[in-house]
Amino acid sequence: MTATRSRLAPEARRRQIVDAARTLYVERPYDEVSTAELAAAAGVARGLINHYFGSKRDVFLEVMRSSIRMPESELPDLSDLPLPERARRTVDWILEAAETYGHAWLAASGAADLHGGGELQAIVDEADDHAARLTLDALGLPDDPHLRARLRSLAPLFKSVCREWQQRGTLTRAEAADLLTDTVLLFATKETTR
Amino acid sequence: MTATRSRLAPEARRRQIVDAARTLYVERPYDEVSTAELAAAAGVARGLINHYFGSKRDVFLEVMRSSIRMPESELPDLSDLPLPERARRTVDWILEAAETYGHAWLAASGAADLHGGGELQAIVDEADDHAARLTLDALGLPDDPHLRARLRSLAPLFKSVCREWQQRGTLTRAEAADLLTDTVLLFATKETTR
DNA sequence: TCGACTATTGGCAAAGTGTCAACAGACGAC
DNA sequence: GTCGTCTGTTGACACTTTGCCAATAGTCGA
Repeated sequence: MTATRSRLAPEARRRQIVDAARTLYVERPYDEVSTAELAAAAGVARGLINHYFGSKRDVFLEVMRSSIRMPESELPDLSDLPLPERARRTVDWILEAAETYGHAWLAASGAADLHGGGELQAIVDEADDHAARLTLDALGLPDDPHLRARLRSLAPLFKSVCREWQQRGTLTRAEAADLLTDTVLLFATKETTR
Repeated sequence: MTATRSRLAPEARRRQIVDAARTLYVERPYDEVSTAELAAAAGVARGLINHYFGSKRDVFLEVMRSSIRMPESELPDLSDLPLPERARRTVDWILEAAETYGHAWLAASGAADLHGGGELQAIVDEADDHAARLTLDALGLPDDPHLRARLRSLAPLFKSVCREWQQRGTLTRAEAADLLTDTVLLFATKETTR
């Protein structure tokens, strides 16, 4: 019954394995999913998993890496709007993205450090930093390290608010947008007492 | 060289194992630490680990559970201060706690869902909810589900801001306090447009 | 059609996990 | 002081899983 062995381009095969792994990891924890299952789900031999990813954890990290990134879709040019309006639209754009791609994003978002041994933390941090850069750009603000640190710390807030809104229904979307918009403005503009 | 087998009260033994495990998990990821190592670090036989915790993951979850909770130390009575001042002092109290017990708290905080299969997520959520309740109490605000949902979503923000401040040094403590105080006030009081 | 390249497989050896019957401190009864 | 019971603790066993590697077989160009 062995379906004739198929030969794919390495990249395609990698994607195929990662995709199969993702669907398994959403409903079962890391150490309950064996490489045998991973291989079966992807329809390949077990050995191939190690061939492509090295170790089992590397598969997991790759799944995270690919799930965690915000979609790169373009935000329309906001450069001639006043800052508060730019903030509002930026937040709205993020919420929109969360609504569409949200599940994987939220599912992956919280998972960090202890597991994955700092590597996972690094992946999450990179994604948050990336999001901060995008946001600063959308707001038309300069990308200096200090401002970016501020905005970076907002990424986990976005995720937790989206979780309250989408998964628990304890906040409405409008309310989430209001709160986040004000917070973005606060973090982006507040002068600190020296 | 077998140190004569010692016999401890189950609770003491559990604590001993959890403590030993914690020190291992801070610098090595979950699946790189074997139960043999756990046992060796705690100075017990491998079988005892399963006897007390059932499975390897249960040890890990117990480590998280015990690391993640905010300290229960008392916040002085703030009931006759104006709300903004109460917020300022509450935030300050949390930052103080973060400074003291912070490392374990921050290390454990981010770790969530995919690993641990929802159980870990539930543990983190419980801790965040608990923190939200404490905060509402300190602010002297009513503990209704909606307000609590708002404050609960702030917990990850506190953690990420503390990380920027303590681990990266990108924010000063005063700045962190300022931003968080304003955000708490915002989330605690803002009326949403209906 | 042939040959080289390499994606893919299956099986092996080492390591890890959970279980269990047997062992041995601790404590009360006498 | 000695015996007997209770139960915390151990070491070994059976099973699963992981990473590795030599052999296999698609695929493409000559």
